Parts: sequence; C-alpha cells; structure tokens
Amino acid sequence: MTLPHPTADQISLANVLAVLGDPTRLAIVRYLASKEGVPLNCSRFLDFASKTNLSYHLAKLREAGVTRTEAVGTSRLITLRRDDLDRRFPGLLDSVIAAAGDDASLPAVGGHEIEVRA
Amino acid sequence: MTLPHPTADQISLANVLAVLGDPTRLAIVRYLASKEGVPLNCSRFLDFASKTNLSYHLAKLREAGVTRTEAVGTSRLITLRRDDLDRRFPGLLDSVIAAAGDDASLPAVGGHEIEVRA
DNA sequence: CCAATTGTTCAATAACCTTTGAACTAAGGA
DNA sequence: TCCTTAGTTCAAAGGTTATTGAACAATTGG
Repeated sequence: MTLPHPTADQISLANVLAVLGDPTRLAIVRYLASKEGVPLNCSRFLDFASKTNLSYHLAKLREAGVTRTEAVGTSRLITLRRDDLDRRFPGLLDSVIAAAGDDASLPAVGGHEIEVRA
Repeated sequence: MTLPHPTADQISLANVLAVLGDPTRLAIVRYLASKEGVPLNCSRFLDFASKTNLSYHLAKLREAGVTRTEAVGTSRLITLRRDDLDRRFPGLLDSVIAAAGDDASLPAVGGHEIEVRA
C-alpha cells in the first residue's frame, strides 16, 4: 500500500457523507459494492467519468477513507473499506448502498464481463 | 406549510448525503433527532451558526427533503422528515444520527431548558 | 530498447458553497 | 401606533469543487 490512507479513526462522518454526496462517486461506490471482494482497477469505472476525472474522484474516496487503493504494477486496485466503515459507522454503508441501488437517477451498474486477473 | 418542500419521491440520495456532509447541518440534524417529535424554531440552533447563516443552512435541509418547515406566526417550526426519509432510504437516517452521536468532532447537543410553547 | 498501457499531475475554468453585515418583511404585544 | 421579535433576502467576498486537455511517470510486453 503506497498511497496515503486515513486510519480508521481518522475517518470523519461529515467528510464521508460529503464525499458520497456526489453522483459520480456514489456510482463508483455502488459498483464496488456490487463486486465486493473483488479489487477493481480504475479502468472499470470509465463509464462514470473520464480517466483524469476518475483519478480525482478516486483520490477523494481514498482520502475520505471510503476506499482502499493498492498499487500493483501500473494498476491501482480499489476496494471498499467495509470493515473500517462498519466499525466506525454501523449500518451506514449498507443503507447508502441499498438506497443507491433503488435510485433511478444514478447510472445502472453495468456488467463488464472480465474481472481483474489475479 | 407555506415554504416549498420536495415530495417524498423527489428526494435524492446524493443530495441528502451532500447536504448532511456539512458539520453545521449535521449538528442541526443531530439536535433535531435528540428532540424528535418536538418542532423547534430557528433560534434553537443559534449555537451552531449565526441567524443569517442558519437561514441558509435550514433552507438547504428543507430543499433536500431532510426537514419540514412550517410557518407559524413569525416563527418557523422545524421537524425531521423521518417518515419520508425512512420510507425512501431505510436505515440511513438512523445510522447517520447514531454515527453523529459518536463523533467527537461535532459540537455536543446542548440542553436548552425551554421547549417551544404550544 | 521501443511502444503500449495505466494512471497521475498540472493549470485553467466555471460553477457552486459558505459566511458576513446591512437592509428588509411580517406578526405580536404594550 | 410603535416597538420588538423572528426570520428572510441581498450583494459581496473568499473558498472549494468538478471537469477538461496536455503533459508526464512508471510498468510491462514484444
């Protein structure tokens, strides 16, 4: 893990909410949740924003403590920090994901066929 | 009810999260939750911001569908839209309020002694 | 080594957010 | 009627956010 992440207790509720309060980032988180356990690289999110813009949004998610980003080769493997978020804010992530799943204003979670190769 | 409110299904998740992602508004919501059932007027929130600024934040909360504001005389009576929020985003409000209660970075919920007179 | 792939950084821009004080409206009481 | 109380509106300032394209760095495969 090369990139800077907050520790679990540095994660602030207001910050997490603010970061999730953006449609692009909410779509990213929903997509991560739909593939939970599988680390996804940035290119998996290109439906939601341009490459440059993804770099920005993924950094916001990481800095807020919502995601963990691991550098592997030229890739960044991204996962939800479910354990830390659940410990810190029980039930929050689940209710956000469930609500996002019902939200028609968000782009649908697409089905790329190829997962990241381990 | 004079002031404009979104209907329950106009309430957007991203917007609710964005609006709650501000420490002042989070403190207001937490305070409302701590007195749930009791309509509070604006002056009850003067610990959190100036009068002018409260007007701004309370409008944001109302426009996002988080609170309901009723004009009574020169007062505005403010309540949480728990029913609508729970129907739309089950569990969200409770987990936010619970998390906010544990968050040391937010101002404590103070105990004014006098409730609004019915 | 060369080229392609992955993603970051930078500067610029436009939009939006928060906060302020001064001026305002509207209702209620003396 | 006059004053007070409760909140709103306005314009301005300063800050942050989201988005873009061009340029960059780093790893990997041929």
